[in-house]
Amino acid sequence: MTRLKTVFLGTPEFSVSTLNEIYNNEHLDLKFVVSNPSKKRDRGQKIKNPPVIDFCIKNNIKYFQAEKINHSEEIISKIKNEKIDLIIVLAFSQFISQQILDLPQIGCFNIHTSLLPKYRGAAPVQYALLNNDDMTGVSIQKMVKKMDAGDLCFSKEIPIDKSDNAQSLFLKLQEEAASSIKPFITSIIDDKLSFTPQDENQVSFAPLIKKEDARINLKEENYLKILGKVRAYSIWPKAFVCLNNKTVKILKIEESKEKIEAGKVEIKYGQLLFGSKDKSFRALELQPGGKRKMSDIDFINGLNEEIILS
RNA sequence: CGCGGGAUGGAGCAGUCUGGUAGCUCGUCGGGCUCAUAACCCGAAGGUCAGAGGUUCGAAUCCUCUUCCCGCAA
Repeated sequence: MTRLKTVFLGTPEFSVSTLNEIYNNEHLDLKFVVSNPSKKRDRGQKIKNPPVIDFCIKNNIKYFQAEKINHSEEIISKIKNEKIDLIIVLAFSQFISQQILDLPQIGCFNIHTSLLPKYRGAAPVQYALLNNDDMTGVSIQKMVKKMDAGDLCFSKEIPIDKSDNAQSLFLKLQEEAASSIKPFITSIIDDKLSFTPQDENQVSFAPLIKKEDARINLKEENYLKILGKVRAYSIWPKAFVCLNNKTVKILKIEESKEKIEAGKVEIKYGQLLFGSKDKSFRALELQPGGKRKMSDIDFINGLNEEIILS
């Protein structure tokens, strides 16, 4: 049996489980991996490898790193010369040129963590939470030049729990993305791969998130919108308000029956309560700048000045 | 050497500038009151003040070094 010569493109922790599935799949011959360059990251500005690269080093897999794969003659000729059958892309964050898309015999496939055509773009997971959706999913599409617009080959619905935030949902989707590999590859091997065009009328977009998106505007936003922000931005940038001229991240909230005026903050019954445009809510978990995350009870215990929203 | 904040009983903080009996708000434990409580009253336990060295009659506090945690930026 000949195995499909495969290349994987991906960078962050999120794509490692899927890479692992590909690496271990009996029908695939993983030729090499491409990832973004190692960059100075975090405190101390130390150069760190992308998690995918660490995986490759550990498992002795050949890899390349490129700022722009489209401009890398080395990688392109590698794909040509090795007669790559299949390219699989997950969380690679680079556009891929038509030239490359045309190279593999079977094609380039992207795993996207939404139910396409919903949420095309960079931040599908966050947008599902932002809109308080109760369903999301994993889609595999045959890549075309237009971003996330290819025909669908695989799609699986995954329920979003009320208690999910970005951390937990990313974890779920990370597993689901990885476990989609096996049925997907099997359908290729069995020559049963189907292609369903996306319904262009249902298209929506999930553009890149900016830090300022995470600011909570108590006067103008209603509870659901704020809840969406708290859940969606819980990894980065984290929903925040300004108290006593310091930013305070809000990590977990819960609706409160207390009546608080919109745009106001109050301490009542030992709880930190905020008034939004419609309902009021309690901040269950928060993190003042420079501090660890803590409960509102701890936050209030340490206060030694009046609390003012700014 | 990217910039900055921090380490003080179980938790969150004050005290450090201007060295001199370890404090606040909670929690815990015991007791009391109450139909009840996120309530109140009385009492108790619990800290080598991150670590090492130095200055001093005396260091949480001043000087030097180390470790760890966090925010920003990327």
